[in-house]
Amino acid sequence: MTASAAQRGSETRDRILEAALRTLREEGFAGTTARAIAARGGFNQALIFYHFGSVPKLLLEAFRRTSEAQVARYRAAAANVSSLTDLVEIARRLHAEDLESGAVTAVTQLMSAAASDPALGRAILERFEEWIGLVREALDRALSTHPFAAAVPTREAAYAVAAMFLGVELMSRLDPARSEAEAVFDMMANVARLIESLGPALLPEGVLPISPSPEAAPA
Amino acid sequence: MTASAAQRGSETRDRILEAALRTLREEGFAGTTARAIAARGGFNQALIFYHFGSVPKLLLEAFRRTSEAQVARYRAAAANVSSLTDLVEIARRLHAEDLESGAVTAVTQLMSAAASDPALGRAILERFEEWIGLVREALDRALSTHPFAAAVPTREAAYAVAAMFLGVELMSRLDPARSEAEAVFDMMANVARLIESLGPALLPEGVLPISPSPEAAPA
DNA sequence: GTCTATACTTGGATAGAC
DNA sequence: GTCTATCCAAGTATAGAC
Repeated sequence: MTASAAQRGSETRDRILEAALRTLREEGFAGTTARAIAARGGFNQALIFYHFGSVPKLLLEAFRRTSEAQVARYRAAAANVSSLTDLVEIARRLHAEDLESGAVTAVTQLMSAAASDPALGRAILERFEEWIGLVREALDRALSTHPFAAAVPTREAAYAVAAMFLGVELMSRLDPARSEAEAVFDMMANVARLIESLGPALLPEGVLPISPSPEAAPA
Repeated sequence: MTASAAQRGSETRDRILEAALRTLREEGFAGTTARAIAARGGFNQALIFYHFGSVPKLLLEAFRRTSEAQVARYRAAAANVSSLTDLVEIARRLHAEDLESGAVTAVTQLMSAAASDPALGRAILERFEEWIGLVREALDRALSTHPFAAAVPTREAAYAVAAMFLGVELMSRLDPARSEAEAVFDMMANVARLIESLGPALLPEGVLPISPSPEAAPA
């Protein structure tokens, strides 16, 4: 009895979390009210306060859940990266999936919500850190034998790549046609092949390192 | 009399627009209500509806104004770009200014607001298009004599650069310490110098073009 | 063109029955 | 654990005096 009651409560919590995310995607942060969430999930509005205390707390919890799921997806995808070309193709696929699932919309709304909820802002930043870490590992693997690796600090490069990915997601979300992103990934695939091809051509010539990067220089 | 009355009305409009942006930065989109705006600007709440009809319409108009100002700033800065290194340094400066002025916060909130206001979404997309156009012109100038220019379509490259800039702005805004962006721009400065140095080294060797880019290939 | 006052709506949150 | 009912605060928007 206690067990089944607890189970029921847990299922309700899940329904509330899911309805909160759906509302966030469909109505935006400003429209994500307790009443709107309850209407979408088909449960009573008061349950939100019973289970989560307040709407901001519910959103924080909902973010933590999807965040974990998304990072797990990214992590599994990043494990298959062994070249820059791989990285581009996987980014292309994740971008398409994120747009399709509405994850990009949710991130947009949550970044906005963070303005009035510092805890949420910290949580989002933590997720970005995880993204950057994944990209960094992938870059380390993809560039391990490449002369560029000596000139470019992977931490900052990974930050830049993650920022670009985020930027492309946000910009393409605003475009109803969504026509640009594919061409951009095609271009990046070309750049990746270019850099990969350049590697062996550069080292024998002694072209690199051009000038020591401050970050890469040992003390 | 008519002239001075019109002038007074115009000044009030300006005050309302300014107060709306300040509220957006300080309270976020969800907190940007007619009452909050009026309180910040020290005028009556009803004036918003008299002058702009509704709060969303006010925000759209406010966006159009600052958008023009910001693009003018970007345009003036981009005119000075004649190399990739220039582009990085100017991006660094604009990024710092945008963070300082709160423009990044405003963009974040407006992207969120676009979820419930398609006209706003279109307006933001138009601004991004202007950003991309500026970057593209700068890239064309910076790479005019560089072998990469043949392999990388500037439209897509400009899109990627603008996306990265937006992503860095949004990510660094969430970080209270704001410690990362400088290192990222340092890294990009190194990459810019690397690419610039590579140019002359590549052409004589016949290393480029490695493989024709579909976009760059003539029909 | 600007003000006060107010009608009306929606939202957060709680009390108490079941 | 879930429901109905309700309080109260805050929001949009308008009417009408000045």
